[in-house]
Amino acid sequence: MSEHQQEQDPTTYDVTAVEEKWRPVWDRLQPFRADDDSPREKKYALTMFPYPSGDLHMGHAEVFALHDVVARYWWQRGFEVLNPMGFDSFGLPAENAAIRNDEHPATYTKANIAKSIESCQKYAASFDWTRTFNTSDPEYYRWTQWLFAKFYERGLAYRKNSPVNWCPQDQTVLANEQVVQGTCERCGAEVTKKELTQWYFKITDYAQELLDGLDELERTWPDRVVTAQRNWIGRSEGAHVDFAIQGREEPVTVYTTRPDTIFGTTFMVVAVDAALAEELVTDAQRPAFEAYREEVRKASEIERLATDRPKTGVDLGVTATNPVTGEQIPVWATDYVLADYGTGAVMGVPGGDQRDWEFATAMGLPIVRTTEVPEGFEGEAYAGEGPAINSPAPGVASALTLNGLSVADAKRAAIDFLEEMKVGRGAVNFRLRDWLLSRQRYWGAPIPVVHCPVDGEVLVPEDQLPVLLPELRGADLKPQGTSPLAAATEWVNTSCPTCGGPATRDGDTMDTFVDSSWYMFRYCSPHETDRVFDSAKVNAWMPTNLYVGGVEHAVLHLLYGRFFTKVLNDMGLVDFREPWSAQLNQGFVINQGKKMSKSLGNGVNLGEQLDAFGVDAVRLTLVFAGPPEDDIDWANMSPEGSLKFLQRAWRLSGDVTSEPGLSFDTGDVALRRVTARTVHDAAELVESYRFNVVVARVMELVNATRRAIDSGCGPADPAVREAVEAVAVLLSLVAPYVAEEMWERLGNNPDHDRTVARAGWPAVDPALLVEDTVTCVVQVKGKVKARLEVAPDVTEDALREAALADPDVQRAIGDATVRTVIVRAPKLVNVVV
RNA sequence: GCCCCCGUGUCCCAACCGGCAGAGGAAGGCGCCUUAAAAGCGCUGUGGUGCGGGUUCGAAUCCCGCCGGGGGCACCA
Repeated sequence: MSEHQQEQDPTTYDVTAVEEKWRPVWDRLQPFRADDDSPREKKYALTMFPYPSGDLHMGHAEVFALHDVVARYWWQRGFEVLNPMGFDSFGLPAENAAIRNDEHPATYTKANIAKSIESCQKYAASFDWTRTFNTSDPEYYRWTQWLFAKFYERGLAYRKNSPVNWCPQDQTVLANEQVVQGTCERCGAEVTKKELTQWYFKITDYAQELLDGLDELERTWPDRVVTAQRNWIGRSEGAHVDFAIQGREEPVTVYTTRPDTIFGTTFMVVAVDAALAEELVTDAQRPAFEAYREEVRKASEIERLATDRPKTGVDLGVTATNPVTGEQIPVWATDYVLADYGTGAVMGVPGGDQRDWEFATAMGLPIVRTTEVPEGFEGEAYAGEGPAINSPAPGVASALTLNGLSVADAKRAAIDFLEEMKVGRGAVNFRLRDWLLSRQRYWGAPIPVVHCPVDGEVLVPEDQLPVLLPELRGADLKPQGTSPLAAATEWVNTSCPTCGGPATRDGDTMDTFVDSSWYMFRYCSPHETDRVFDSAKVNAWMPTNLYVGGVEHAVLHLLYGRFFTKVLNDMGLVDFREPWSAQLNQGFVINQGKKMSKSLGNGVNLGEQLDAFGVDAVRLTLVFAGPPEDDIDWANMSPEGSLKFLQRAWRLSGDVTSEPGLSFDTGDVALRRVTARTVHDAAELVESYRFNVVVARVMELVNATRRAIDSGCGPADPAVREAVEAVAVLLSLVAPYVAEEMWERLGNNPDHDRTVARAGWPAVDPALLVEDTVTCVVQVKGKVKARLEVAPDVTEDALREAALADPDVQRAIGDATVRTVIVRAPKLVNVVV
């Protein structure tokens, strides 16, 4: 068959030929380049930039397809759309590959980025490639370093020594957010604790604001992200209470959420790994304490987290004074108290806290209930509602009495009393910890600090940025527990920017989450060479109108990016405090009910799917599969079916016999109504992210048009052209190639100088949305007995009358008495007998 | 253990504020077209919406209690 004949085949189009035909056209037209100076209203459609770990996979295909629906929709609606794409290209996989292959991580990174860009373009994602960048590019990471310096100057970056999460596999420390169930988020190895001096960002300064901001985001962000962030920030309210310690000047302050239970405090417990425990222990108890601490340190994080293991501890040999009773209580060290939460010390109230109950039971300490337990209560500690008792206990003298008060009232009274006596005060605590940002690995942005024996920590001056990575490759990069940078002697040894004397560079690199905390700003002015970004442009484009990405970043990237934005606002660089106004999380593409994995052998190769069904059919399948947030089981999907539908839609464009540009006014009204309704509803559906329903509606329109052509108004009717043009524009959101092909076949783009993607949203005549009759359902006792065609503005009385007059309704009522008639004009009447 | 989301036909999924349970697709069945098959075109849906209660004229939708699935937090005082 000649090529000419193939083009003339009336039933199917050649998927590959169509893809090859339009790509160069789009390359030439560049229809998705965002113009900063456009007079149109701006929309910023952002999707999480990928780590270039290889070629694109099904997961990328899904996000990009969903995201593209909105970006392309906004273009069609006449907005100027910023839809950028770049690469989060620092990180471990490149480094590990470089060690394996004895090369530089940049080699692997560059190759993967080139491959990914090529695939994105074939996939026809509407990204503006003039704005792309990679975070591992010195032109980018110099500004990552600059931001670090600014944070440092504001007191938001600091170094401290403390026990940190350590991944023995990756040989680096991890942020709290990167430890999942005691294991490394990246490699799954069991995380251990290590005492190290590390860099932190003071995200806790913003804890309250990060929490408050969620109230607003709740309306436009997915619930699960908002709740995950709320839980992670973990605000709690309670009190700080000072306990005097025998033979010690300073009291020990504890944090409690239940100051009302203070009369039940029968001991105090201090975190065994806190400095406080070390300070408090008596000489007599020191050997026992040190032995216990040694034992605790050997335990893994997973063991430590197990809530069902028995409570252990050691008596520190000192006593504390209960500030409300004057009673002497023992002070113990234990591993069930966390050193880095609250004050690292807790008042032990076994009657009201299950952990304290278990500890008291194990150690033979007394238990006093301070809340009356309900009838029939069979548990141990009781933390519920009830009147206070034993507060104080009979025979105990105290200036404070809480007996009989509810939990809330007792809390308030206890705090008032503590404040008055100056032995405590109301307090708020957050679960959120500061963000540990140093990493002992190579492929990241070096921390721009020099350590000088004279001047201490000195920032590398702005004009000396970027601090470039030394050229290391292969075995030089092997993780050894200290950064490979520290071993690059020539690089490490430098002079102090302040005094000029010999000094050393900080050998750690930054967490790659630092890179991705500000990339959305950079897209607004990606080519700036003398500043981090152009604030005016950032303020013009941001906050982003949409952010599409995976829910796995709920407490990582999505929290860090919010933090950065608040700091940038405080610095006066941006005029908003939240970076992403709306957010959409897509589900996973799974196969046969399970996550795709090499070990299961259930992986679906994107390239093979694209070869077999074409870009459009794969995109359509992903968009049509279901709500975007739901997982897609590829085994249940039918890309064949998608392609069949696209062929069917395409066929319509060949059947249209009218000329382009004609007026639709005289067209078949029934079909015109379907078109108008579809176009109108599609807009609302896209805006509420119900893309699968949009596709279903387009399928209906295609079916209706098919019927109109074959057995209705015929192919020459203007309404048919109107419908098919609408199909092409609507399909351009999901299946850009076939939409373009249809548009051309309709005679609309003979010179290939304009793409259907920018054709504009079809105009809808509002008159066509108004129905002249509505079907009214008449129920008798809730069962449908008749249907009436009525005017949409029919009055209640007229409708009631018409319904009761209907013979079928009369028959259904029979000789029963009509008790009430519920009328919901114009759609429903319910006769109650 | 606490918190959040979900459960509709064989499968994937629709159904605005409570108002006709079924839009769309897949699979299956039947027919037309064809010498035949594929493609195409058309026709084809008894599941009382996981279970049990409740509210209501009316419940997939709201409330309560279960069951099942997914997610978040978890020795955070």
